[in-house]
Formats: sequence, C-alpha cells, structure tokens
Amino acid sequence: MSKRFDDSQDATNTPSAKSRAKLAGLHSVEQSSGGYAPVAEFRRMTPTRPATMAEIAERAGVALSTVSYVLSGKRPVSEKMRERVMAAINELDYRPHGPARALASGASHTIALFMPSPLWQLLPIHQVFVAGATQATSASDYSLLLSTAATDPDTVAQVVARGRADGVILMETVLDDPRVERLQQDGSPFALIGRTRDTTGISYVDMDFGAAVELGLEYLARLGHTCVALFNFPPDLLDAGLTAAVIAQEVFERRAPEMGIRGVHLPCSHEPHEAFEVAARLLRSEPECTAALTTGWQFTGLLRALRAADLRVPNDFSVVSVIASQFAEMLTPSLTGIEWPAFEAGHRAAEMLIEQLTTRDAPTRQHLVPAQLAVRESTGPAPRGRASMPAPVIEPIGAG
Amino acid sequence: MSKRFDDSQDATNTPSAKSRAKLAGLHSVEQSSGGYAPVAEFRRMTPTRPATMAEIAERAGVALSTVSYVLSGKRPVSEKMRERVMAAINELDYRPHGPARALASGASHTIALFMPSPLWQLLPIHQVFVAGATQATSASDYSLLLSTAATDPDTVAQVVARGRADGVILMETVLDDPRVERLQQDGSPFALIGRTRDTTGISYVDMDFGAAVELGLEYLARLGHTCVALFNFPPDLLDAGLTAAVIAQEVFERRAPEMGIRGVHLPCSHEPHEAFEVAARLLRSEPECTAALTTGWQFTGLLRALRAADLRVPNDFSVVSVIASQFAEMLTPSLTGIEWPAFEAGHRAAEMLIEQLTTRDAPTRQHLVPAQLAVRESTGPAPRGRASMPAPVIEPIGAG
DNA sequence: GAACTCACGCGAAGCGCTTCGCCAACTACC
DNA sequence: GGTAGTTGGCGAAGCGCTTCGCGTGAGTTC
Repeated sequence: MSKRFDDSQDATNTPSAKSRAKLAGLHSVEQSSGGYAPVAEFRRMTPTRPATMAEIAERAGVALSTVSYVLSGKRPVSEKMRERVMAAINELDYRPHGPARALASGASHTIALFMPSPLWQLLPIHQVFVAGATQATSASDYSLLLSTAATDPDTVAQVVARGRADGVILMETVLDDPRVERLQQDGSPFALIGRTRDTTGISYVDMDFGAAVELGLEYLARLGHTCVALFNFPPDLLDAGLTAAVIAQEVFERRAPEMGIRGVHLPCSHEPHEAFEVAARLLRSEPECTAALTTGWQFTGLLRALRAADLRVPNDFSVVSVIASQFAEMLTPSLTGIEWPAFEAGHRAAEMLIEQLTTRDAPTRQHLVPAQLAVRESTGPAPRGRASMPAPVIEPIGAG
Repeated sequence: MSKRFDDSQDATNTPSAKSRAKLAGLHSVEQSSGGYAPVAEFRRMTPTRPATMAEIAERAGVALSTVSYVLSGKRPVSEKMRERVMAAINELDYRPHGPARALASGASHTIALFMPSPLWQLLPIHQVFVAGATQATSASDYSLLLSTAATDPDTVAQVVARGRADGVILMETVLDDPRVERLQQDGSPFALIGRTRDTTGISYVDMDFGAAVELGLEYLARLGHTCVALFNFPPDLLDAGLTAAVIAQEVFERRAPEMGIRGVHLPCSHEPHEAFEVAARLLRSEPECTAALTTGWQFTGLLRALRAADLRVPNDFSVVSVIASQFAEMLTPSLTGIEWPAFEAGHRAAEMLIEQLTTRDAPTRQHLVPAQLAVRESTGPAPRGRASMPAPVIEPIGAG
C-alpha cells in the first residue's frame, strides 16, 4: 500500500516487517451498499440538480449573456436588470459550474502545487509550505491542486497546458531546473519556493541558506566552537544541484576556515536512522567537533546519536538548525534555529502566483528570507576537553 | 498575512509581535516584468498550442467520436483504426483537456480533501493524512483538490455539485456531522478520516480511540501507575462533539476506575504554551499523577512542563501518546505510543473514495485501526514517592 | 442470392459557460 | 427634426470533449 520509508527501512533492516503487519491488521468491515438505496431514491424524487445560468436567465426574464455579464461585471448592466438577475440567483441558489467556466474562459481559477519528487522524502517543512499555500489560495478564492511527480517537466507543464490549473508552484528547485525552463518556454505562470541559478524574471520566495550558514557559523564561533559539522541536504539532492544545498556547502566551506573553524561537511538525509549513523560516525571520528548546523531534520538522528554517546545538549554539544519556529519549540530541549517561516513562505508563493494570474504586467517578486537567529536551548559555549574524553561507544537506542 | 497561532499567541502574550516583525523583514525585490517579454514573443512565433481531439481525428483520417472511443474504450474500435489514432496521438503528443472532459462527462476525475476548520490548528498528523491521500490519488490517476473551510456543509457540498470534484474526504468529523448529512442527502460520494455516530453505509478509516485509551491505561496500570491524566482533544472540539474526543473521554472515565486508576481528564489544545500551562497545573495540583496519555500533540507542552518541574521521563513520569511512528521516533526520548498510521489512513481513505467513484455498487468500507502499543523510551514503572516530594515550582523555559 | 445480423464508424447534439458582434432605444446636438 | 453617438441588452458561436442514434458494409443464414 504505502511505500514511504520502505527503502530506507529495508536498508537498515528495521520496522518494515512490523509496519507491513500493521497494515494487514487493519480491521476491515464490508457492508453491502444497500445502505445507500434510500438516499438514492430520495434524490430521484427530489431533483436537487443545481440551477444553471440558463434557468437564471429564464426566471429573471433576461438573456443568458446578461446573467453572465452581471456575474462577471465585464460589461455594464442596468441596475434594474442586475437586481432581477441577482434575485433569481438568490432564489435558486445558483453557483457557477467550475469546469464549464474553465472550458469557456480558459482559466480554471486553480493553481497546482507540486510536492517534492520522492514522496516518502516528505519533510514536515514541505507540509507547512502546503498549509500556507492552501490558506492563501482559499483566501483569494482560488483552488489548490496538489500533485506528486514533480520531477518530470512534461507532467508539470501539462497541468497548465491542459487546463487543470492556471499556474504552478514548484518546490525543491535545483540550480538549472528543467521544470522551470519548460514553464518559461510555455509561458506558463509559476512561482518557486526555492530558487534557480538565474532568477531573472522569476518570482520566488526562498530562505537565504548562504546567510543562514554564515550566521550559524558566526554564532557558534562566538561561543568558542572550533570544529563544526554541517548536516547538509542528502547526497542525491546535492548531486542534483539543489540550490539550497549547493549554496550551503559553498558558503560553509568558504567561511568556516575564515572564522578559524574546522568545518566537516556531511550531506545527510533526514531519515532518522541514516542521520543517526552519519552522526555516530562523526562523533567517533571527530572528537573535537562540538557543534553542528543542520539544514533540515537531520537533527533528529543527531540528537539520538548524541544521547547514545552520552553527550548532553547543549553542555557537551550544540545544535543549530534551519527550522520553522513551531517545530523548534516543539522539542525538548527546544532548538536554537535559523528561522525558516515556512507557512508564510507557502502563503507568499501562492500570493505571488495569483497576483501574476490576476493582474496583467504583474511585477516579478523575489523574497529572500534573511537569516535570523533564534537562540533557544540547544546551544551553549564550547565545552573543554571533549577531545580528551575516550571515544564513545555508540549503540542505537530505543525503537531504532 | 498569516493568522496561524495568532489568537493563542495573543492569549499567552508571546512571540506574536516577533513573528510579525519577521514577516515585515522579508526582503523584497521588485523587477519590471520585462524579463518575460522575449518568452511571450517566442510563444507567439511558435504556436505550441496543445493538440485537440479534432486535430487527432483529422490527422488520423477518422471521426472525432472514433478518437474518443479509442481513448475511452467505451465502444469497440477495430485494430486498424485504433492504430491510426494512436499514431496520431503520439505524433502530436495529445493530452485530453481536463475541464472539457469534465464538462462533457460530468466527472472531474478529482477528489477534494477538506482541511480541519481553523487552519492554524493544523496538526502534523493532518498533514500526513494529506500526504497519504495525495499519494493514493496520484496512483489512481486522480487529482487532489485541497480546501479549507471545512465547517460549512454548503461549501463542501458545492464542490461536488458544481463539478470541481467527484467526491470528498472529510476529517475531524463530529458525532452528528452536518457535512456528512448534507453529502448523504445530495448523494455525493465521500469518505471520512474519522467517523460519525451512525456509520451505516459510510466509508471511513479511523483510529479506534476507545481501544487506544483502554490499551494505554492497561499498560500504565501494569507499570504500577495509579493516577493517570488524559490530555484529550481541546475543549472546543470536545464540545463540538468530535467523535474521537467523546469516545476517548467516555472510555477513560469508565475504564480508569475499573482498573484502580484515578483518572484526570484534561481537554487541552496542542498549542505548546497552552499544553504547558495545563500540564504545569496538573503537576502542581496532582502530585500523585505519574503518567499521562495524550490523544495528540499535547505532549510537547507536557514534556516541557515536566522538564521545567525537573521531572525526568520516564523515571519520574511516563508519557504515552496516540501518534504516528515517524513522529514518535523523531523525538528524544522517543515516545511510547499507540500507533496511528496516518499516512496509510489518508491513503486508504482516498482509495475508498476512488473505489466508490470507479465501481458501481462499491461496498461500504470501514477500517477501524486497532490500538497497537509501541513501547519506546517515554514510559517506565511508576516511581515511588513523587507524592511526598515538595510541589514543584514551575516556570516556562526556553523560548516560551 | 435475398434477407437478416452485427460490428464498427460517423455525424451531431449537447455539457454550462464566456464573449463577440449586432441592434434597438435613447440621448445630444446643430 | 434629422443625424451621430451612446448605452444596454440580445443571440449565437464557440471552448474540447462525451455520447447517442443512425447508417453502412461485411458476414451469416437458409
């Protein structure tokens, strides 16, 4: 049924069998659909079929087109007519038919949001983007179409070309994103959460990951840490050229030495077991490392590895993560973070796109969220002497 | 821009001002849209307008209707014709036009998913439902429309009535849900994540919260806990008759005494500060309480209150939560939980709905996820003597 | 080989709306 | 009072597809 996490679970040989059993254990009941019969009958007796514009026109004693113009306001209609039409609309509780309107006008009043490709890589942050976009979309009286399969430029393009949506929002963009190029070619409106190498004429909202890494490093340097790890986005995304990942690496490797920090760059998935492994290896091989920066949810595995190694946060080890505040505050200890206001980002991206759709010659809007540090409980001064402590023996803990 | 959490933040007088400043601080750039001009020009020169069925028909030298029948298979077409048509389709890279198809056939091949009403109450679990439903929907070649405004039965009904979706998925259902009644009246297909009082003929997937509470209590009783709190869904949802909340309360209040447990029932929002307050009050007023059950994310506030009171988990206090395993394992310590396989639930709900849409006389499917305990790190034997310890002085910690 | 099937294509009528072009009635002006 | 200019309403032609009913030619039957 669901494939999420399956591969990683198989790889680490963990609860995959368990979760399969869990699914099989779903308690199923089947009933004949007889229960619906009375309802169906009821319907047949009372033809509640929604009113059409033709019926409104008839009832109001006007032409079909007049009703349309009253509704759209695209041509002046006399007050008298307008009132008659509105009365009929209210009496019959008329609502326009979506697809018909879309077909005739060529605009579906819908935007599509594409989820990052491998769906099982879904991060909490992505979901918050979605929530923000949903909110903004509803507020502007648009609809939101949620799709997977974001990798294929064709799929993305077709959604607009075939009238399902008027524009799209893309996330997890890479430096030279084929989807973006395709959309530009087609002249399809779009907005990004993230950005590309060349952002000329492209509307986007993105976190300034370069500034984020820099700010995190500065802060940790000030606390006296001299060896810091960066848990960057996973290798596959880095290789794919994920803009955020590339920038983070570049800045990290350039700035850390300048601040007198030994930097350890670790591309690493957010999957708890993998992040745990990576972190455990780090703690073993780099005893001087006393702090880490994470670009996402790699901190879950890191925190467990620290616990397994009997290292206390923040006394023995400091953790800074790029993260939405609602998540940072959910944890105990709460996480010091570079704020990534994801809900607002999703909201803004949808707004930008809708602005493009509703106003001609809309300006290109580019929002780069500046790095802001929120100091919470997971960071402290660099400890002395961890380097001289015996290398820890680390074993997985808990359900892992 | 975003109103999420605003009310609760105002109530507790916390980072609302901060987050507003953060928004204002978004770095904005505006460019003239001149960047688009060349693209628009390029388009005008190369009319990439997608092919229509009429063009396929012409190219294949057959009637329009034949093309349609080849595509739908609703009437037999000779092999020769079919090949000619398919060839034309491939050559012109034809894709059907969504709205046109929806208008003509009356089916949009889309399902709508309604998010719980106050969007800012969004829980991680809801997002996972969405992810699961998205996955299933894409797998069945359907589209997913994501909407807010779930409370109003009219809004929900109109989505189907006006052709935007063929059916809907509802979550956060109450015992006598007006939306469900309305959908039944209209004869609109739907599926629930959650359930109603009378589930005759209704397809749903739901967690068995009654069994969950019972299992949690049994487990805690076996560990020797004699006073247990239930952090139930928040008061407003309980008052509204949220099925899960009502069942949880009923079972808790009936079963706890039978097991020799003093039960403290605490309706409580998941909002960290509110949950913190409720938990802090509990720890102060019920020194004998050594364990808690939470129906959702109230554990975040609870864990912080425990930390503030210097109570260790699980040594001094045990926590069991109804939770999706991926979240339980994300935390440190990981959370003992009653497994709520939310991704699978969302997936299943979408499948159920699509089954109703694609097969006539589809059976009513009802999946009640049985309570399953996953023991992790947040539970242990009841401590002795917390009752005799001095009542703790509790102060908010960290960013709170 | 005439009558009768069938299988398979075709044309045309919508689905519910938008939008264009046109015309009637009314104002304004010399 | 005649002509030009305006306002506001109407009809009809689509948008791209589905689907119904009919017609035709090949295959069958006696």
